[in-house]
Amino acid sequence: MGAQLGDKPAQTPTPTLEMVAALSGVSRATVSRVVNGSLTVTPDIVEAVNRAIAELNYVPNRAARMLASRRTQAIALIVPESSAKVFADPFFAQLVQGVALHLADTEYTLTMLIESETNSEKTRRYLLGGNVDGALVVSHHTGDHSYARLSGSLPIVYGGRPLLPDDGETLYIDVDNSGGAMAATEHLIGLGRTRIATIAGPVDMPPGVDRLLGWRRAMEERGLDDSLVEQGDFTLASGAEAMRRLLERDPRIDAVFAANDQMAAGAYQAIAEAGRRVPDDVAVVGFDDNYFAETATPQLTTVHQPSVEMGAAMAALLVQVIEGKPYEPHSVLQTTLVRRASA
Amino acid sequence: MGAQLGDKPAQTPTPTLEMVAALSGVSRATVSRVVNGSLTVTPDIVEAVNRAIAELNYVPNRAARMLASRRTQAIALIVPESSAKVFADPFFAQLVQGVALHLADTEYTLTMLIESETNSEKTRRYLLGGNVDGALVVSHHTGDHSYARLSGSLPIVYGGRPLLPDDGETLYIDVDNSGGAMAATEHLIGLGRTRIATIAGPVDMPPGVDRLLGWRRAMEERGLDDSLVEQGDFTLASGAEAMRRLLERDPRIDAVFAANDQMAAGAYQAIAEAGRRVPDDVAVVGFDDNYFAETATPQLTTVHQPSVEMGAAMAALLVQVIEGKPYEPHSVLQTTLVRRASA
DNA sequence: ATGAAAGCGCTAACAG
DNA sequence: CTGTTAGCGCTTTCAT
Repeated sequence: MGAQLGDKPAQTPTPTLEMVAALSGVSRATVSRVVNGSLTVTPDIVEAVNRAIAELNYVPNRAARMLASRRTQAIALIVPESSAKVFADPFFAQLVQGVALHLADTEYTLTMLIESETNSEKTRRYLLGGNVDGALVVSHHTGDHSYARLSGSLPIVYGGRPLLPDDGETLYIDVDNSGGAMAATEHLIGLGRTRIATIAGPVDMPPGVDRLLGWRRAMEERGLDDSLVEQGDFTLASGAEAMRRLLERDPRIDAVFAANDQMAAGAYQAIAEAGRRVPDDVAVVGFDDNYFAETATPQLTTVHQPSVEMGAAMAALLVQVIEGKPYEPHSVLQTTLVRRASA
Repeated sequence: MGAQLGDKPAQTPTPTLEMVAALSGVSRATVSRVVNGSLTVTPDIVEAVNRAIAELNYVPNRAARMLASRRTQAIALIVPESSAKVFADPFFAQLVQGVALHLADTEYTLTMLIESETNSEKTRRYLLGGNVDGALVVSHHTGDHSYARLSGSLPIVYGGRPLLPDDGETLYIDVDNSGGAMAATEHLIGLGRTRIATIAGPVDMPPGVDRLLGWRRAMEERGLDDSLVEQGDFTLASGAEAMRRLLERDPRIDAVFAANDQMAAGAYQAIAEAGRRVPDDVAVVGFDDNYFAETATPQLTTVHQPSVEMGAAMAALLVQVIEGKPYEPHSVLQTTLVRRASA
């Protein structure tokens, strides 16, 4: 087992731009132009240079490029540690996937930064140190846009709207939380349910607020009682407890809209404990459309949240801003109701 | 809604090392020494320099540093696109989390690269272009270590053992798949079950092979029949089908070990279809310990795989290698049986 | 359209 | 222990 540090094999000297210039018989400046796709280079020369590049297997040195051009071609993805723990949250995984996939087709590179209390200064320095051209902040449920202070010096795109009404220039991509919640509730109403409760998320998180709003709006529109609200914190356990309280308040509840799938899963438990069945006695609709929804028994009807698309949209917006192209400071992605067996 | 590209506010000139030198009355070299924690600097000077740094809010420029020192302080995390799609796989998310968390405490930065067919050359160039000091490859189930060609020029640590017996110098962190499978099977045996089947994974994936091996070993040790094997491909659907075949071959099966939780979930379905119950009629044990296990009904007894730790171990090993410290080329992380309701 | 020259901000011998 | 001196590899005016 016990090998020690490998003897680095003699490294072929990394080809430099200078070597390419020599081989193709032009100046370094010209090679640089070719590499950067300048249009003012004679086709013949372009070809000659490209041949030399291929022959030498030349790869431009990113650091040198960054240093000389003062552009980094890199984007930071900041994940608050609290969220990192919830990294298990499929939402993140998918969002990151969307970001990464989008960026894979560009010249940008993705640097992941986990920010914790102990290294927040490090993160800040990193961002300010000219290491990236912009940053993406995924805060998921918490609408904390405290990086705002940096946004003067660096473009930042957030996932999810800010908690506080913003100045209109904060960049973010959000999903239509209230619209999704309304659709979910209307679906329940359409099923003929009338005593519809909701397990809401925390009021200090935009999705919590917006989803509750959507439910309420739908209920009001039909003139239904919108008082059956209990709060959870987006965890399964909190969903179960909220559902128990709900059932205690009104045992005749015939439907419930949970602000996320985990809480809906918790609701399942509470409903079962109460000796009632989903969906016959209580119809359930969740929000997110993640594993919980697909693997629950019965499978959960829920509001699909386009997380991959959200990641892609965030990345796209940031690149847009970085490159000085016109952009919309924020947009809202549509959600769709996915019908399964629970409602 | 329609704002246009923000007018960049007048940027305070980024402080340079030179400015710090001027302010503190020493040479740039000395400032550099202080910044890099050289021990050969007079305390008084160190303090003076640090004061100047604080005052100017100086942050070293990473690009310049990389260029001059030829070290990048960056690590690439390569995710094959096929896996990226399965990014939804909690295993990945957790592994990435482990990597990121470990790196957060070091001076290294994490760059995520999604490799697809269309950009594999780009990835290769990136790695070879001196952009990172090393790379982490997560291939999960497929033991594909095809980046081996690069490992001459760049240290690479894999997650999971290679499919083919390696030269002994491939760097990887694996989990004890066979040991976990054995433990799972022994648990089933301990429950008094005797007709124990297994839903194996593909034979071209190390975890598939190793988990089957573990099951077989446990069965042989007790002199039990080890012929009840059906293969799946780690998906839920394949698990359901395998279980149906198994039940058809021998309806009296009283336990099954599935090579992962998703397939175990599939087995649940097939068992229910056959009018049998878990765990009364058929005890089930899975492998992975992810959402599927926790949210299944009844909750799944399974083998816990330390994915976060695996990510951290991979990162730690790579850093070790990069920094020229002694290291073990590969290690195997322990798995633990998590008892729940299915067995 | 191309080349020459001057750095980008930092580190790393090498002196002293 | 500290300062001097060269670059690291590339981009970018400015001439030509």
